[in-house]
Amino acid sequence: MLIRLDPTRATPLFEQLAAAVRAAIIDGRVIGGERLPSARDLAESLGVNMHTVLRAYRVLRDEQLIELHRGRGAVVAVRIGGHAALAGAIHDLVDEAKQHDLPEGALLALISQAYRGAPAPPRVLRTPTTR
Amino acid sequence: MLIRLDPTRATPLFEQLAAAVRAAIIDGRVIGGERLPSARDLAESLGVNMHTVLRAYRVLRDEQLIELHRGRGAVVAVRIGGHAALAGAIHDLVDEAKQHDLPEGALLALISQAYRGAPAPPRVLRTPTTR
DNA sequence: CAAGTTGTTTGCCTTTGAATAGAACAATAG
DNA sequence: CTATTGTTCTATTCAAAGGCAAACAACTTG
Repeated sequence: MLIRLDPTRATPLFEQLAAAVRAAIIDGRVIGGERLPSARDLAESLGVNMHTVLRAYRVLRDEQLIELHRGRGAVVAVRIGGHAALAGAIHDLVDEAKQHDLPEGALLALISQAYRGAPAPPRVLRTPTTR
Repeated sequence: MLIRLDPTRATPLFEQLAAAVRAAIIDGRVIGGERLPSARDLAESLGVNMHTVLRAYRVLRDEQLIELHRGRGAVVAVRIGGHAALAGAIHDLVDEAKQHDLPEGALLALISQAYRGAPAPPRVLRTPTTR
């Protein structure tokens, strides 16, 4: 998994790192159960502080994409999968937004609002015995 | 157009304000050509500084949602319309994300990445020895 | 058990950003 | 001309965020 951080960008290092790993997980480039490099190792190889890496890991843990354990390291959660539809939906939406010349910030703001304002759990019409 | 700002929220005031007006425009609650209150007036009625309002207006101007002219004030752009599809796409995506228990931050990060220029759906290829 | 590995916690410091304020200015409307 | 309204400039205050460092606690391994 190739990761390249740009300190000159406005987005924080830990966020760039989290985004890179997150994308890899969502896309399936890293499989569930796979172990990520230790924070210290990754930090050294990236030329950043260990805490910066750890913070990125913590972000992903809060998103339940990975698990963290002392002495064991960071492991990709196994429950991940089937995000293909989501990836597709994202792509479509971005296309639509670009067609309307809607800047990135505006799109993000709208989504953020929709996320908050949206009603209760959209009753799934799927099999009720999921999971 | 009712606007309510919450100073305790983490999101900046100018951003809250921009989001409120933006949503109103996208939803069609304010029509193209309609004039928004002057920065000074709106600032006073909201209990914030004029510069804060102007900053929000500037954000919307950069998104080409409104036009700003000295002596004339802020006017909603006329080229607005047909955002219904976009609003729908946003709603769908948010639903999908929530079904996957994907937190807001993660969704925003993914979209931000996709917007910049997402590398095409990378064929899953299982690196045998990812270091 | 002992030693090494790895995430966790706490604290500190620097920088950035938001919000405010005041003032002078320039284009527009009436 | 006069009033309105956005623009620009400078400045200050305050809180949050980012990044870093050292000591610590849980886990793994031999």
